[in-house]
Amino acid sequence: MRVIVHVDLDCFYAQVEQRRLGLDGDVDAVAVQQWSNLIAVNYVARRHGVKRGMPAHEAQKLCPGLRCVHVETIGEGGVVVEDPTPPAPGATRDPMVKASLRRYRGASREVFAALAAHCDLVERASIDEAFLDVTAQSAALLKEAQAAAAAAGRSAGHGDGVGEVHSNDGREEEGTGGHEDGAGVAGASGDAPDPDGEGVAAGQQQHQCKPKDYRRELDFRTQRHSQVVDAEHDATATELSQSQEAAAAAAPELTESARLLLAGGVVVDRIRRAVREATGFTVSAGIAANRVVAKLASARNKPNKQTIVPLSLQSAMMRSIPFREVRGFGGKYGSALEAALSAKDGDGGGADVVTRRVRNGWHDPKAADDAPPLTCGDLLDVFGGTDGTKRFAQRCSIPLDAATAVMRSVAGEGMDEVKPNLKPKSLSACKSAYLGDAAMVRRCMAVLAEELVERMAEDELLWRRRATTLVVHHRGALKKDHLSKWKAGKTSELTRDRNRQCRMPLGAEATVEASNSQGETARKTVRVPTPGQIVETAEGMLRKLASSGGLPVLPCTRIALCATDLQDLETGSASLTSFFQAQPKGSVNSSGGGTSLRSPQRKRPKRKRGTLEGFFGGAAKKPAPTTEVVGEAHTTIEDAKAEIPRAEGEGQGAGPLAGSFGAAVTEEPAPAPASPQRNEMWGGDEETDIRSAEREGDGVGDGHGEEVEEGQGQDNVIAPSELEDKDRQGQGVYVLVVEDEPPDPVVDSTDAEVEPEPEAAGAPAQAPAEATATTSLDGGMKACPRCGQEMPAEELPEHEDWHVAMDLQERFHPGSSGSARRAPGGLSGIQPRQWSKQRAPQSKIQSFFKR
DNA sequence: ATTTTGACGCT
DNA sequence: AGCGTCAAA
Repeated sequence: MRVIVHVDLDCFYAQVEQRRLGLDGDVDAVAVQQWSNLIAVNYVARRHGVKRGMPAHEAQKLCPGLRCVHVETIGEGGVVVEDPTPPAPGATRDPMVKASLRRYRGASREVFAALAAHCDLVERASIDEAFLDVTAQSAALLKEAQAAAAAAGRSAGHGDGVGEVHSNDGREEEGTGGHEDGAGVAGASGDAPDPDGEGVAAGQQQHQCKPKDYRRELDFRTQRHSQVVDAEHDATATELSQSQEAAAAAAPELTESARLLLAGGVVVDRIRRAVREATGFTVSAGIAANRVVAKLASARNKPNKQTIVPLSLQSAMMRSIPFREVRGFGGKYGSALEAALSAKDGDGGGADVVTRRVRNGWHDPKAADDAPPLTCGDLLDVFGGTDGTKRFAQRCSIPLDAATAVMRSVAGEGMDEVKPNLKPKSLSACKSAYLGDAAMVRRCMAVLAEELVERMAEDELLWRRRATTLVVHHRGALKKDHLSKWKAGKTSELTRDRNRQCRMPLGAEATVEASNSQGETARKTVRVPTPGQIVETAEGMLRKLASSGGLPVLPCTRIALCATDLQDLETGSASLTSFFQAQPKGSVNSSGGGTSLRSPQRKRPKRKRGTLEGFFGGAAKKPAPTTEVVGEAHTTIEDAKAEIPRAEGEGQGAGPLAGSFGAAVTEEPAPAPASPQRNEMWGGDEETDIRSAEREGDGVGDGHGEEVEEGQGQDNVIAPSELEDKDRQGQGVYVLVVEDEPPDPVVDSTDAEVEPEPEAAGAPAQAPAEATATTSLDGGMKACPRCGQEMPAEELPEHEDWHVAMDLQERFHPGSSGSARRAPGGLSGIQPRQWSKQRAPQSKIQSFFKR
């Protein structure tokens, strides 16, 4: 059996704001607001009835003391507002200002760093959720505790220890008094076809709830099926932990699995403390034998509590859970299943389902509103077994294997492993707003692109990987004359989400320098597209959308830019190779575009000092000559692209064809293209289309930064923006320098990796620095020059990257990660992994700062 | 006027 | 490749 943990930050965004603003989550009512609505609510506010999704002004009425904190915003020109004044209710929002969750992503990284420091098997499930596999630690702890118990000559004897364990939580008294300690007894409760899961105690089959009380009743019962540990950092908790450990070791009536889970509870309690110590955030957790149960358990007792579900109680707990609460069944699929199953006229079990629900407290099956939730137990009772599963499949018209999977899930038997991963798999920036014309779309996309580029740079610094695909999402909008032009039933077509993807423009090198308050400087090179390149490429995708599907692109209500297919920039060459192979041919040529990834050949940039815009906004005024290596690579790609058959379709060569295709697909009202040549009109309506750069046959490409002439005199052509002006300068190296940075020639020791500066382009330059780092694979521990931290030598480069990334983050967003609070040196509060000397070699993926 | 994210499965 | 669904703050 494994010990699986689901970790869940309590009202995460609210906690982040509490920490930032010095609010007390136990006293102050706090909510996080995005435009007019609340997206996170702390527990004090919840007690006043404030709920997620609620309009802020309503919440204020419920809870006059409520502190609503608006999320950060980003506007045109990359203007970040850290504490925006929330818009007045009913006010029109600026379509060029987007909400940004950057602050929470940063906090999330802190949390995951802390988790990873204490557990090798951490899987990121969302910005604030993780699955952990703590089997090994739990087993070790158990063994230790048992050895200690044996040494102490303590003969087991008493089961009281277990009782102590859950006597902690006052609400538990009822649940703990009875049989629950008898984890061993649970077989009985598990087997009983008893929806209550009351188990052994006198046949409680007929345990009846009063109408409307079922929900509470379920909660109550669920608590009885688990053990709750309060993680307040007080003596009680410590005692608790010890008694739990002792109980795990000593209680003879516990099965081995129960002991192991109890030990897991101790491990998790420690991890939660560590997270709180490192970040200040409280965490809830569920501990069970598999992910499904752990996830349900973590939600059982919040905030700041952990819930253990012993194997012996697992089945009973699952039975009591409304099946819509099981992951995957909360949406349409779940409700469809529930509806199919509950139709009482049906055969094959429907009547039984209704019967079950009546027993659950449904007094009037006609009053659908009053229906108690269908529990997993109901499903198991009616559709359990091979036979039942077949009926289930038939009744719901789903394949048998799907039905089998459902039944497994509701039985709490999901055995999926925890797959270690700390990194997001894609980066996206989106904005919902009514965008009526092409100029608006363009400006909005520029804002999105700025953010995306910043995050791509950050991602490369943190994880050494690079996005190779750009996806543009689009949601249409209704316009008045559309209502007349489109059939009523078809209007939803107009608001459909659609998307197109293409290769991410390769972009230019950007050298990032950062220094901390001690005057230490570090430098890294990343390669990200410019915002302008992204915008151009994205516009190509919108044209592609316009020319297929027969739907207008304008107006629209939502645009998203998404960077996906993040490829590792691996030194090992396997993934590096594949990265280049994934590039259009020509980029792996002698120009050195390839090797420059790792060991950039560049001269000292002539740089424009200082500004943030200098880094993220675009190129330096004057590209240094050597940067043309990059420029070459870029050009090469363009050339190569020209040779490639138009796999991407409508973009270029397929234009005319696509145009006619679009026209053919277009339903009745779509106007035929005005001219045989490519006529990708965004709006489908003449007055709103965009035709920039269409005149030449190649104007409609998929972007990739081609230097398209602007302002062709078309009425709706967008004037070049500043952004473009900068981009136009192309492939410069841009540098962020801090004020007191030493003069150019200074070479830092921390800088070794990018510093060697081999002048020869295309030199095999297999990163000398890297080599030195990796040659010492067996060289044991090394100390970081920045912080003195000891670690395996091969981890050093990665660790230094981390410093750079943190410096950068601090530079751009001072105090964003709470550094002031915990890291007086000025570095971010995110701490690198703590290395212990005896640490066993770890697989790469498990190491947090390893990509 | 629920927005902004992210993952994954189906075809 | 593109679409749809699910989920979380």
